[in-house]
Amino acid sequence: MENIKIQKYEDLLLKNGLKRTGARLQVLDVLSNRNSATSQPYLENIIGKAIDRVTLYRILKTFEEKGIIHRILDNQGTANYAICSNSCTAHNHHDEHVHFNCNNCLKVYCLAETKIPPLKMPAGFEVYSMNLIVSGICKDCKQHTN
Amino acid sequence: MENIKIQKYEDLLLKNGLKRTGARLQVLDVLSNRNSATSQPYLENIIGKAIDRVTLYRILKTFEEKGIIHRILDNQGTANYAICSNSCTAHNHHDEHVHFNCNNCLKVYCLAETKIPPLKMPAGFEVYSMNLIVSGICKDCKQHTN
DNA sequence: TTCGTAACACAACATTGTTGCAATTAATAA
DNA sequence: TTATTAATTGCAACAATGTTGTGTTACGAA
Ligand SMILES: [Mn+2]
Ligand SMILES: [Mn+2]
Ligand SMILES: [Zn+2]
Ligand SMILES: [Zn+2]
Repeated sequence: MENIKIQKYEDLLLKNGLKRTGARLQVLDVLSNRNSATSQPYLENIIGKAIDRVTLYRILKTFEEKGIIHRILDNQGTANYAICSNSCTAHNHHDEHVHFNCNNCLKVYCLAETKIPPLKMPAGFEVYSMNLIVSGICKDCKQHTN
Repeated sequence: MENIKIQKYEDLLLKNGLKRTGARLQVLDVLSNRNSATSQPYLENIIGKAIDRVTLYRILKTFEEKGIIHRILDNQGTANYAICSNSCTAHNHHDEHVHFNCNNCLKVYCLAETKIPPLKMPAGFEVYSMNLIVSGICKDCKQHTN
């Protein structure tokens, strides 16, 4: 882990009133260095030897509550996690972007620029939030299968 | 179970090349008589004494593959099942309607009339299907908490 | 009626996530 | 620096959901 990055992670933890621990830094580092969301099984695979499974779950829950990361359930119901935009706070997530779930590599991508279009709902339903998951084949998989 | 309904279920099974069994009729009956999607835990609760748990899972999987029912994962990752529109077939589901997940009663509603609006995706992603889940408070819960 | 296959039940297992509690450690004050 | 304390962690035990394998049962066609 590079010093510049560690500094960034420490700031993030400090800002949210969380203690600086090795486990938390590791989780932030893994999530930060990937170009797609990270699944819970993947996380457990790569840092599950160093960090207790339960601790990992608790870190993820804490981060989500603080608005540091957001959770995306893919089409198999697997939990995937991605760093939030820095405008997210404990009680206000701003991640209402579309997510893409590749049927081939199973990765989940945050399409940060693609917002969920407005919708007219039937009467009587009060809308709080929306989750749109698009399925198909991702850029990478399309190239590799050509 | 009324005879008229049983007849309908039998036709559905026959049409899809599935044997008429008590377990399958029961599942179809439960799913048909509810105004919202039915969760796996609920199904297991009410028919889990009569039907083996594994059998229930296999029936649900078969029905989904045949296009008899579709599965909706709610915000907790719980599987919910609803009867398909009768235009659905084994290889072509036509259930691209919006689903509503109530934060209070946790029910999942099929909003059959509400279609997912078109979306312009970033280049490189090939879209096969879309899933939009709207969260909030449902009609019933709003009334009962007034 | 017989026969082959589809459907079933039961046991065993895997994965994902939770809870309680004791031990450790990071942040702060003395 | 050392002491204090609340937050964090690790471990054990458990619950829920879903899968796989295998032997048995029962439909439906011949
Ligand atoms: Mn995202
Ligand atoms: Mn539906
Ligand atoms: Zn892919
Ligand atoms: Zn409700």
